Amino acid sequence: MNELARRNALRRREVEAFRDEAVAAHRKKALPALADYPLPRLKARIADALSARWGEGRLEPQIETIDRAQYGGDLVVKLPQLLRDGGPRTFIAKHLPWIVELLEGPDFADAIARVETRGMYVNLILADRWLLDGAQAVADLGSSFGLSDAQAARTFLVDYSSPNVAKVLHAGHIRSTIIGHVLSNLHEGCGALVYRVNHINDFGGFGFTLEGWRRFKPHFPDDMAPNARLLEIYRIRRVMEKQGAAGTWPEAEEEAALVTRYFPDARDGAALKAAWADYVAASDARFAALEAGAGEEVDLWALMVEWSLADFDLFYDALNLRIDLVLGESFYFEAGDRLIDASLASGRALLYTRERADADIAGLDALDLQPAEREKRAEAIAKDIGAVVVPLEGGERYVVRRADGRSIYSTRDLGAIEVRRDLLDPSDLSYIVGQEQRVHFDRLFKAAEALGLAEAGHPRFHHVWFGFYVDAKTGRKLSSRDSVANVNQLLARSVDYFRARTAERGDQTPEEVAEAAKQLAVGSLVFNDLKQDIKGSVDIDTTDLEATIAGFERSGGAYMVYTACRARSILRKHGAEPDRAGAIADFEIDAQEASLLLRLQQIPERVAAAAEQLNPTLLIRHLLDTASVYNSYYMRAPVLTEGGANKARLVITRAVNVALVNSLRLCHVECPPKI
RNA sequence: GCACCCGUAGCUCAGCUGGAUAGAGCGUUGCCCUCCGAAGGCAAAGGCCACAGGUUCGAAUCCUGUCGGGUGCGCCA
Repeated sequence: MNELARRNALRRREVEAFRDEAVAAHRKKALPALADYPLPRLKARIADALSARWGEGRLEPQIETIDRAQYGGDLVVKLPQLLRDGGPRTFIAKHLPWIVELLEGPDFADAIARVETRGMYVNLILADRWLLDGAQAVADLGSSFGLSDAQAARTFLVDYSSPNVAKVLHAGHIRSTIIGHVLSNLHEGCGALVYRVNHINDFGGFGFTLEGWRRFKPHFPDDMAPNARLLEIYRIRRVMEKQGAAGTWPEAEEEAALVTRYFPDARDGAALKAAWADYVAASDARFAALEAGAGEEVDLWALMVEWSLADFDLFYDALNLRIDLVLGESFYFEAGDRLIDASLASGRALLYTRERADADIAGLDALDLQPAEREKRAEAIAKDIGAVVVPLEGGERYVVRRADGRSIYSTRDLGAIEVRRDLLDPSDLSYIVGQEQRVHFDRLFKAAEALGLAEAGHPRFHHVWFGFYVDAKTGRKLSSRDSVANVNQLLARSVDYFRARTAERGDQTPEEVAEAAKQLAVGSLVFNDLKQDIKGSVDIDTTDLEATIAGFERSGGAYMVYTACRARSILRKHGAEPDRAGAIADFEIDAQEASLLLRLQQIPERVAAAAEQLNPTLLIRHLLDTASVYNSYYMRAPVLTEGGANKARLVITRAVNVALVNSLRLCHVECPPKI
């Protein structure tokens, strides 16, 4: 057995052990049923009662939260099925009376205080008792509030972060990491079994790294650390891919200095070209040896991977997270190769011969294309001759093996799907990767189905894509060069910023200040990434770090943390356990309290919706909205007064604290005990 | 050229899968800390939802077209 295979077999057993533990832990987990939460329960009761009275099948009312001040109710009941009949006028005459009668009746006296109609709208004013008991239910659930069984039957494999070994971490990795981590939290919060997987590119292009490490050794600056050398090799490769391949001498001073340093014998473009060709040939040989599992290559490679992972861990530490399973392309490539061999044998993949290409080119005539377009497509077809392809619908081909027989990323990505399916059996496979790879994933998923890796939607594939970080001044996307160096630096400066702001208060220990600062920094970064639709781009001011961090602060993460701390501060000051809602007899819930409490009750459904739609922003926005209502309420309605505590408000405060702390935790933001 | 995403307040964006008077934040202007922590709150100003058709009782939302912006189109990942 070769060295690489040996290591992979070992790793496989570790993964199996991890899986067994995760499955066992998941079995033990008990979460509240979504249907048992007060608001979903009330909605279901209304739907049942309306359907029964209507008597002509199942009614699916849309019950939405509205605002008393604006519309005169807490909930509105809409019945599109009945409305479709003859429009609003018929609906009002024919259906409105019985609906109102039913909802005003004794069956709903516990929950609905009044029903008011405005035109075709049926508005419900909820009972004070129902609202306050609901707040008590939130408080009673404590750290379980917001969690549910909505995805209890699912197993999600979330592939996120995905840095490249021997390359720099760039801004896109921040977004992938945050989005993937929060999504994983949401799935877990909804009861799913979740595998968080960091898909490390530790293989593609590694011939260059292995060869460069030896070839350039005499020329590296003496004090250059191992990992920095790997990054340097990548820079050399990037420059040479342009200049060396073309046989030109670089014009940029920086690039010229680079080639002079590492190719001291080359003086002109022609010499560079020769040096590049030599480097490429040697690199190919190294890669072949690595693929074959040669001990010497595998050992060096493994060291390099370790250096990189140690570097990535600095970044994960700053974000306060760890990803369960770190699995590289190296772990999947054998499976990928076997899969392609098997697919060739079964005819699902095929060697793209000249004959097939000619036939496809001839087929273009039937498409009635512009000459230029036809030419372009014919060229693309000719280019694939000799490669192994999976034919996709619409005449598309997906190249899964190079003409020289070597694997490419598609080979390894397909292998990864097979290995993950066999090892972890996910119902859903989510890839959290930037928008630039949409075409790749679209084809990958189609190819996976064509090769029989997914049947009848098991597993389901999701490419969760997101926009770039964009330079706030130029509007252009950040290249890896702009952003890179300072991913860690940005986080460190951000913590400093919040530490200074927090220390101003001056009534906490240094440990408390440090902890609060870190949470505020992480929270701000999370909200900056997630408060707007992730498909859009995020502005970053690269020239002014201070302005960037101040922008993070405004994004709402800090606002949320402070809001939760305000509620907590009241509870701390009050000291004793609040009276239970059931024991409070004399109280009134005003319009703003109703609005606030209803928002809390929506949280479990929001969490479920965000998880199901793979869209954390749904939850984030709701939380910002809830916090805004609470802050307004907090200013207006004192809880602790000279005459003593307002008991109902104390229950509400407790519910707000529980709801916000739990929700923020799902978003990877911890509320410090004190700020 | 082909494919995908997007045009809503000065700026950045919501608008929950077709329903009420289109909402926030930032910025601007003016208020509010002897009072549960002001990283907060209150208020004002600001809109032909890019444009033109269509579907519908009803359209910012769905369909078609036009104009304008963005991204992707490697035997790299």
